[in-house]
Amino acid sequence: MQMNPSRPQSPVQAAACCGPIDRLLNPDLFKALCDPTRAGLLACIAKCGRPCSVSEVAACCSVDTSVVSRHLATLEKASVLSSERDGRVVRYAVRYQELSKTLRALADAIDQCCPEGFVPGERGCCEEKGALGCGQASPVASPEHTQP
Amino acid sequence: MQMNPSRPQSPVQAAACCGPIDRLLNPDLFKALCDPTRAGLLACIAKCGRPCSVSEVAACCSVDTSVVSRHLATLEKASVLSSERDGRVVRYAVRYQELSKTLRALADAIDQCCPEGFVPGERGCCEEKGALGCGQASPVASPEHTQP
DNA sequence: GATTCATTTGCATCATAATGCAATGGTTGC
DNA sequence: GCAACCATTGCATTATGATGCAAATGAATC
Repeated sequence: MQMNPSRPQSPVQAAACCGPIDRLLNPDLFKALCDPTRAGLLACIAKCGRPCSVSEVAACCSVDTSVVSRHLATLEKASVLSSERDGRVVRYAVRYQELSKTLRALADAIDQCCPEGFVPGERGCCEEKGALGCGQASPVASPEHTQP
Repeated sequence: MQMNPSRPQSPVQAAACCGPIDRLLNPDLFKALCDPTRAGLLACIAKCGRPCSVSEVAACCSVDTSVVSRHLATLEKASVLSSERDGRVVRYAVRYQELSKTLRALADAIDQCCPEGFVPGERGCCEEKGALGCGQASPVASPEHTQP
């Protein structure tokens, strides 16, 4: 049914192979973006278009400054923001290009998995290297599960 | 410094205006993707490239079937998966195109906010309609903050 | 050196969510 | 109808994370 030889025939086989999507579907990034307050702060700094200090950002939302500080640190840890200290002020800026690039790469990886893939692309969804799972995500086919 | 007239000068002003990024930086989507187990299940179904039943998916991860069922329902609620019942079997499939499209739209919105925007694009990062916040995200500028 | 300001950290509290087990609801096949 | 099967839901437990307040850290100014 599927001409691509690197396409797994079952979820168990799919879990056992590792493709671009496994790396790009990174829970840590999404964990940073999944909180409404944090998403709002990010949108705020993004729209502002310049590095913003913690207190500046705190001025436009209802939560405590300490909470804002923690949120921005979380976003920085996820490589969504970068920070720069200027005296006693710390300014956070959006890593526009890195972020949009990551999102597009994920979109590409998803399309590559799609059976009616738009992308006639070079790489398939699975890089069948030895049929070993990439070990990144939780679902790991147990070695014994190589079914009939 | 910035030629774009629709660019806010401060985070408070930025929070008060509403752009594409506010809608696209949707915490609900990221909430669905932020759990490692769930991300793994999604990657698994995506790589498989065909609709998968709950028990099929459960066979390739270490958590209980009921947990998998709940995770898949969560992903469906976030429009990441679609489901189809076939007798007593429910098969979940990845909404490849919708998902990648959403991610690309977000990437575009982020780029539009970038001062050195690649996209010479039509829309700016803020659609300065009456300088009212879009009310979607938490940070909401107080109504008195309608700047000069 | 002391004070002030911006940010961060410690700590306690509260809310949300992940998980497993058991039970239930439907559907198929005998 | 009854048994087997698949999926979902209820419930309890546990873990994680968001939040606010207070205290601490670090930097600039007097």
